[in-house]
Amino acid sequence: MMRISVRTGIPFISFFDISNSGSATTIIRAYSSTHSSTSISVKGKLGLKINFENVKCLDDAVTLFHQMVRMRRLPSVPVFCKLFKTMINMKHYTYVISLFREMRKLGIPINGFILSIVINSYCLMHRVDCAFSVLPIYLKNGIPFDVVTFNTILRGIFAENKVKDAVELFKKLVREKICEPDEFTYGTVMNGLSKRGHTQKAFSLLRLMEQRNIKPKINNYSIVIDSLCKDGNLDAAISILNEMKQKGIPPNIVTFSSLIDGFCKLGQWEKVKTLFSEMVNLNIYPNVYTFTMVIDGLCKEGKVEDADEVMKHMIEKGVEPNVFTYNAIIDGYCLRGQLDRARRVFDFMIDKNIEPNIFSYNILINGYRKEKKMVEAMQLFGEISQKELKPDIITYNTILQGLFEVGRMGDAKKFFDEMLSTGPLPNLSTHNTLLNGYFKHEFVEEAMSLFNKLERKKENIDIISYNIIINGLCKNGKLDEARAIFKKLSSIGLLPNVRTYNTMITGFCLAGLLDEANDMLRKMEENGYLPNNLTYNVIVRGFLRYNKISEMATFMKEMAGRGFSFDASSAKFLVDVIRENPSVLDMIPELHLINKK
DNA sequence: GTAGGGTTAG
Repeated sequence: MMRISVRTGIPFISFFDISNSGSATTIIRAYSSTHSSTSISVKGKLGLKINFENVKCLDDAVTLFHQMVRMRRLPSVPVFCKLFKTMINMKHYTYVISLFREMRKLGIPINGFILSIVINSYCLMHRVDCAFSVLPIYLKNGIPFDVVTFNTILRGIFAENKVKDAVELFKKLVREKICEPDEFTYGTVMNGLSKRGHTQKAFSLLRLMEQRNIKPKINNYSIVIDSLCKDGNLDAAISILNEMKQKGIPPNIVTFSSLIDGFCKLGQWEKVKTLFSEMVNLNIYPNVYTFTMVIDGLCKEGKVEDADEVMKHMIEKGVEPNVFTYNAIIDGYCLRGQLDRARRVFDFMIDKNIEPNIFSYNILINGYRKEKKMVEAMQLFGEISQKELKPDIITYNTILQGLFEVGRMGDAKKFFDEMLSTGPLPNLSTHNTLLNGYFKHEFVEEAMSLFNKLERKKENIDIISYNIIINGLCKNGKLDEARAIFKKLSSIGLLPNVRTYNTMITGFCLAGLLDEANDMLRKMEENGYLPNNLTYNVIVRGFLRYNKISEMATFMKEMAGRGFSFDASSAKFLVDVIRENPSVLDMIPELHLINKK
């Protein structure tokens, strides 16, 4: 084996046609000015074999590429494929595209494999449009389309959430006989559908495969099983498991893990145990996914000690916890408000050389937020960019919510501005957090000005935002404005929900407009929304607040007839009223029952 | 040498 030491920063830009390539060229040019040295080993065998294990970073990959293209005997296409694949693993998609263009310029031969890799790079960059533009290269070079090409493109379309487009392309492939879909094609479409809430459609595709005589494989079954489990439809999932067994398709660790996760999330621990023993009897052993699902399920139920036991057990069995496992435990402690313990696990994980990811930070930040420890939360926020991580929308929204909750209005505003200039685009949650925060602290002007801005843009606003606005206006003594907005809802095509009605009713009760509250209750029923316990309790408290005892008595009967009862807050209200005026007790015989409680 | 199923956060 010979070792060639190379320096990067080779002026490979000269290979490039700067005029036709956009950002990639610029990036490469900027990149090539950073000089660092590395070594790449090249194995001398029959011909040349290049060792990719030493390609540790983009620098190495680009250097190796330039070495390759300068070799007297040009490496074969598979070698270029392997290099590009390595780069994709490192997420350097743009560079794959750039180097591919360079290959073309140099007249290096290509084939369908490498074109698939290029298409995949575009798809992973969320540029399906560019992926399609690779297709003519097949035609020009007489390379036949491959089912892999389309499987990759389909995945890319789903990644951009274009469900309809993906399904349309899938149908087109069959209809126009462009290529014969295989079980992977079905799997890709089924997965895309199931991950976006279309479990039934994914299920139908499984049946369609059978009709078309494409034997579904374990994966195809697993996708549907997982989707059913995520919907909480464990009965259906189990029946598919049985179907698999019947057809002689043995479930594997993935199939079992999906089911175990489903039962964990429902807290059905007996079923989890049964599945575990069934698995092990089949010589299928739980892996880090399986254990993490169990650990997470336990943590979410507050059983962190049990989760800890499971973690010890998995380590004994030789299964190493990963960042997901630790995040589950950290979250478990955060949910119980034990931030010191959560923090210790976080530090322990780092000691174990497992790098925290953005989830780790978001979990911990949210833990501190709930404990109103925003100083700690902000400090963690600062740490994120020091690691090679970026705060995401959830990080920003969590911090923003926390700052509002502790009343740091100025900081919240500043933080939001920072988000606008350097962070991710605000989403619905962001806006709802802002609206909520402003109203809670009686910054009605700010809230309304944001609301007007959002309404003009017509996006990123939903019924939850309107509920916040209506509630905020009611609580800040602007009932008329709230009523106007409520009336406007239908004209902008938004349906009020039970909470909207409850919010309006609360507003009326607060202002003593009990008749209007009652009207709203009737209207709600007419529109097919069932009043809930809260609806009745709000009205009852309204009657009590304004001393309308006999009206309340009538209302109570209706309430009881529908199976609703006084909640803690109403009961306390009632007790206070009785204390002040004991004769109330005699006015309503039913009260004796409640009084005893 | 190309595509493909299961785990975490507001």
